[in-house]
Amino acid sequence: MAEDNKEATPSGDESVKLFVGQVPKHMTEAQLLAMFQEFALVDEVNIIKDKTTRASRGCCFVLCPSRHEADKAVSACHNKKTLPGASSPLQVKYADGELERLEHKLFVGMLPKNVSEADLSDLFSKYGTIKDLQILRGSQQTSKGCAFLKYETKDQALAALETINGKHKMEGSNVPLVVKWADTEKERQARRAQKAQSQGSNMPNADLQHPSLFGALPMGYVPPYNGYGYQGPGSYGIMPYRLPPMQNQPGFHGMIPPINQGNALRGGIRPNLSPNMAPRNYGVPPASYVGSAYHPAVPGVQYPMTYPGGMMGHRPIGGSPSSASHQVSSSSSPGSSSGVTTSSGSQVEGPPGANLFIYHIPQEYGDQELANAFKGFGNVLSAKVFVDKATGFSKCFGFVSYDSPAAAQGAIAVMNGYQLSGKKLKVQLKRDNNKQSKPY
DNA sequence: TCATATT
Repeated sequence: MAEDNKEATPSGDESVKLFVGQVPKHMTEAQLLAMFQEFALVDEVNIIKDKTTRASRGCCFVLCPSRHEADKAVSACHNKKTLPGASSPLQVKYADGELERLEHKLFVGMLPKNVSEADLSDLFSKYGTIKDLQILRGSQQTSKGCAFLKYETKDQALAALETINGKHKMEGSNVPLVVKWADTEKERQARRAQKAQSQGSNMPNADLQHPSLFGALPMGYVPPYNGYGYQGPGSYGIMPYRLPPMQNQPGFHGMIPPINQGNALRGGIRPNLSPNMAPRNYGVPPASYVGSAYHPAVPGVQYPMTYPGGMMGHRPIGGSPSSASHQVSSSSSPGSSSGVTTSSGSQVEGPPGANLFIYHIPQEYGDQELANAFKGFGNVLSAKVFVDKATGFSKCFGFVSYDSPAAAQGAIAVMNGYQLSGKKLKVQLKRDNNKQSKPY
């Protein structure tokens, strides 16, 4: 079987990394390797572990020598096999960035507005076979001055990048083209998130957006080509084209503290400050008044309705004068011991019937705020608000775990339907799916 | 609208 049919892909950079979810935490890399090798050629398995505890996070990477082998593994396993101990079938997909990396996709910027696909093709086809080419256009078909371009191989893309980037001026232009590796999906999301952060619009209150401060933000400097190449195992080598992320750019860091400071000075977000300590409330009634006006008969709820300067992050939560003063983080209360499954890892789950699912949590709430709102009914083991990975914004639902079902019932009785801000909370027992119920 | 996670 002479298989000397060498493709036009010389270098051995065709290996593919797969991400695998729903991997039981007790499995070893060797076990996983053996398992996947039943379906495809696999070079390596790497379990993804918690940075500090080194415990498995329930997922792993699988390295395949080729796209073909990777695809075999995906089609044989994705949603098709459930490993012993897992609650749902394996999730097998290309790892973040793999597709982009395999597409040899370039971003081209600084195009003259009147350049055509054909013009670009003429220039770039000198370095290889163009598989795909598109100029980004607006609503009236007007060029946005940039394009995406896919080559057949990495070497071709690299040749074009190195030859053209910053060196080649197109006819009628006095600035050179910019050629970069296209952003991965992840990088695009990161940029979106950061944009949302810095603009801070759709936040319920805008009084923190001090115009003079914002005028100094490097907002005009958002290069669309701010990408970097993937640096995979033994593939691309050093990428000198990477720009630093926005947060690290000069001027940006310096902006944050003044803004937060301004926030803190507005006061009003800390209801337990004595009135004479809170400088000015800007229309927010004193804490005691807020409490009685808006939270009649709700124990443990003692923040104001509004966040006069509330960014989403965390606001300081001082010691509270509440009678029920359970805190979340320092959860080692010596009294309560049994029944609590402190399973390996992060979020603590309470005994059956003690875990709540909460929907319509106010957008600006984080874990702390959620815990605070629910601490009046018992010992809060954990409180988690889910957050969109891309934008960093709350998904407005989350979980609260108590150490007793009674506490959970109390919370449901009082908090379900309760209007925290805008919508009514939906508070119910968390669905209790798995739990290795072993019917003999 | 129920713990899905990218070394």
